[in-house]
Amino acid sequence: MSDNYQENINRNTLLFGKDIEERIVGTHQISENKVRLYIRNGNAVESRDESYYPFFFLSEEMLLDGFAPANDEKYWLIKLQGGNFYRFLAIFKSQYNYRNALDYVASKSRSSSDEENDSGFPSNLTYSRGDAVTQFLLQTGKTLFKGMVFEDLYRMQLDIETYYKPEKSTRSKVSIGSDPIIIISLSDNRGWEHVIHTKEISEKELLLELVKIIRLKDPDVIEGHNIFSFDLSYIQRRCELHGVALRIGRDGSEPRSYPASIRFAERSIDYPFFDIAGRHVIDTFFLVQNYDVAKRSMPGYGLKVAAKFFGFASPDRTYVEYSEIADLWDKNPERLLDYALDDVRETEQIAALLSGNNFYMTRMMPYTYAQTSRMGPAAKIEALFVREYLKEKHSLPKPEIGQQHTGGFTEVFLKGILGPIVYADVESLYPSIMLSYDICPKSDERRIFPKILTDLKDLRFEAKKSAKEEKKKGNNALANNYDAMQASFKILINAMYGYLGFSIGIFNDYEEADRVTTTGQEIARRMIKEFESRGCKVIEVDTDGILFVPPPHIQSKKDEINLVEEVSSVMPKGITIGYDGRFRKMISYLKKNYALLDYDGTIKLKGSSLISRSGEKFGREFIRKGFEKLLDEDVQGLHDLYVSYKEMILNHQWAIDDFSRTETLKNTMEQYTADTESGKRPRSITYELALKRNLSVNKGDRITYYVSGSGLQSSHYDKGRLADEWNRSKPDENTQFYLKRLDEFTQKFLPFFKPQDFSSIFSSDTLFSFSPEGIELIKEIRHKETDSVDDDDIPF
DNA sequence: AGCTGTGGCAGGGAGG
DNA sequence: CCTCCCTGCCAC
Repeated sequence: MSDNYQENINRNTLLFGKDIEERIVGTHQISENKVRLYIRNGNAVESRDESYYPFFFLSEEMLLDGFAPANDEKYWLIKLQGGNFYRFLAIFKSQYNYRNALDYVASKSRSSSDEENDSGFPSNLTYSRGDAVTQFLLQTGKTLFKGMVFEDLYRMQLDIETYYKPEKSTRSKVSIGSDPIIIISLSDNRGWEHVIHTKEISEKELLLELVKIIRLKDPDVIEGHNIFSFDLSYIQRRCELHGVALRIGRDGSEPRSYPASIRFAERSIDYPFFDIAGRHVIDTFFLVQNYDVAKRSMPGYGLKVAAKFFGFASPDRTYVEYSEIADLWDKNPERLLDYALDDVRETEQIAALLSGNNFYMTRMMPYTYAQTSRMGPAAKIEALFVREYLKEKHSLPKPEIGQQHTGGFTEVFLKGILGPIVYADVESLYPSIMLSYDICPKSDERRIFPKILTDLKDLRFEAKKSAKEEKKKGNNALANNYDAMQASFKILINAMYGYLGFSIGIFNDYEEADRVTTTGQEIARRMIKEFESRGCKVIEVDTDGILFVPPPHIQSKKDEINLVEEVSSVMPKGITIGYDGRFRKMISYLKKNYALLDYDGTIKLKGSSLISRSGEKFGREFIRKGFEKLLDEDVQGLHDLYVSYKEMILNHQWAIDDFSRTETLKNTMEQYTADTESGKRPRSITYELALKRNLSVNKGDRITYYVSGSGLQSSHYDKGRLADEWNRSKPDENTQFYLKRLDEFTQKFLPFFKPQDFSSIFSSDTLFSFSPEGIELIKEIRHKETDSVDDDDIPF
C-alpha cells in the first residue's frame, strides 16, 4: 500500500524539488493580462483573460501545470499534487490581502450594471469546477470581509420532514428521496422563522418556493443537522423527480455535490458534500461530533440529544418519533409544524455555539469557511507551512516514509480503593516540549515550525487576554468571539505534534515526533520521582497527568496546591505542572480505567472497560452502581445489586434499550464479505444481521441489535436480531447469554475482594442468606514499584 | 478522496 | 480450554 502510495505521489507531483524555480524555464508576457509559462517538461501554459480580476489567471489547464501572475514575477503558484486544490490557494491568500481583494471584487460587481442578477455578482460569471478564481470568489462570497465578526454572518437553518409510513417497523434506513417532502422549516440568526408545507401547495411548488426564499434571503451560510447526508441529498433527489432546478447558488447555479468523507478520531463517515456557489453549507451534525471527540461526554449526536446536552431544548419543546410523522401529519399537522420549527431553532443555537472557532480559523486559512469547518487539523497546519514557503519562494519537500515509534508514558502503580486524591498535569505538555526543546522537522529548511508555534501561542495569549477584558467590561458577545478565536489557535497548537507523525504531511518527521514523546516520558518520570520524594503515593500516570495520594500532613486544598507548585518549580524550564483537581476517593482499576469520587459526591468513571458505549446499557449501569457501593464500602449493597440485576434478567423486566447493543459498521458490506470470505476477519453479528435483513448499510452506519435464542454456543454471530424486532410481551432475548454478560461485568469487582468473598457476594444462592460479615475490601494493591522508574539518564 | 499521533482494554471468532 | 488476531472504543 505505502509503495503504491509513493508511486502515486511521484506521478502526481509536478513540481517538487530543491527549488521550484529550477523547473520554470521561462515566462512570456503576452499582454497586460496574459502570461505564458514554460516549465521544464515542455508544457506551455497560456492563461485566460479574467478581466474582472486582474491579479491572477487560473484555469483548469493552469491548475494542472502551474501559473505566474502577470504583473509580479515574484509570485509563483505551482501544482503540488493531484487534486490538492488547497495548496494553490495558500499563495493566493498569502500574497495579497485577500480580504482587500474581495472588497475589490465586490466593488467591481456592485458597479456592474446588471439588473437581471440579484446575487451581487456579475451574471456573465459562470460557475464551473475548473475555474479556481471564480470558485474561490463565489464560495467565499461576501462573507469574509475585513473586520467581520461571527455574528455578521447571515446564517440560515434548514430542515425537512418527509412523509414516511413505517411498513414493517424496522429502523432499516429510508432510501434518499423515496417519500415526498411535506414540510420545510427555515430560520435565521436574526430571529426570522418560516415554515412551508404541502397542505396548500404541491411538493413541486414547495421546492420552487424554497429556491425563491433562499435567493431572496440570500444567506451566507446554510446550516442543518445532518444536512449533507439527509436534507440536501433528499431535496436534490425530489427536485430531480419534479424537474425543478435547484438554483440556490449566489450566481443562480445549482449545487454541485461530490462524495467526501470526514473523520472523527477513529471513525470515518462518508457523505455527499454540497457546494453551493457563494454560500457555505455547515452540518451541525459534524460540529457536534467534532466537539465530542475531545470531550467524550455526549450521550448521542442527534439534534434532540445534542440540544438537551447543551441546554438549548426549551421545556415545552415538541417531540415526535420518526415513525409517527406521517400519522401526525394526517391527524394533527399543527403539532408537526411546531416540531419542525423547534428543529431549526435548535440547529441555529448549536451552530452559534460551535461554529465560532471555525469562522476565525478561516481567516488564517486558504480555505473557505465551509471547507475549514469540515477539514481535519493536519491539512490546516500544512496550509500554514505552504503559505510561508511559497511566500519565501522556497521549494516544498516530499513526505518522509516511515513511522513514529513512541507515544505517551502510561503506568499504574497502585490499584484499589484509595484516597484522598490529587490530580495534577503538565500544562500543554507536547506544545511546551516543542517550544522548549527546539523541535523542528528536518525538511523544514526555513524553520517555519517553531515560528508558527510561537506565533500561535502568542496569538492565543492575546485573544485570551482580550476575552477576559471584554468580559470584565460586560461585552459578552465580543468576549465570546475572542474566546472562539483563542479556541481556534488552541486547536492548531495541539495539532502540531500530530502533524510531525502524519504519514502524508509533507513536513512530517518521525524522529522529531519520537523526540517529543520520549521527552514527554522523561518529564513524566521526573514528575513521579519528585512527588514520590515528597511523600506522595503515586497511583497512575498517563502521558501528562498524575493521580496521587498526598502525604498525611498535606490536608487542605491550599496545601495541595503548594505541593504541586513546589514540584512544578523543579521541573525543566518551560514545563509547568498545574493543579487540576482533588477527589475524596478513587478506584484504580487498570491503566486508563478508573473512577473518581468528587468532594460533592459525584462519581466520574473513565476508561473503555468501564463506560464503553459498545456494551449493553444494563452492564454500564451495573458497573456504575457497583462502583458507587464500592466507594461507600457497602458490601451488602453490592450483593443486593447483583441479585436485583439477576432477577431483572431472569424475569425479562427490562426494556430493549437496557440490553441492546449499538455498533458502528466501519467497513462497507462489500469489504466485509470479501474479508470474511478470504478469512481475513471473523464474522460479526452486526454485518451478518444487516445481510440477513437485507439492510442497505453504509460505512459509519450504526446498528442496534440484541442476541436471541437460548443456550450458550461458541458463537452468536447468527443469533442477532434488530432492536425493533423485540416484543415486550413475547421477549425472546437469550437469557443465558445475558446472565453470562452480567457475570462478565462482575469481573470488574474481582480485584477488590478475596476470591471466596467475591463468589459469595456475586451469588444469588438463597440456601445461605448473604452476610457481609467478615468481608474485607482490598484497598491497596501494589501493582508496580515506582522505584523501577529509571531516571538516571534524564538529561536536564 | 482525504486523511493528526500512540497506548490500552474488551470481546469475539477461529483454530490448535 | 487457550492463544492469536482483529475490531471497536476510549485516555491523553
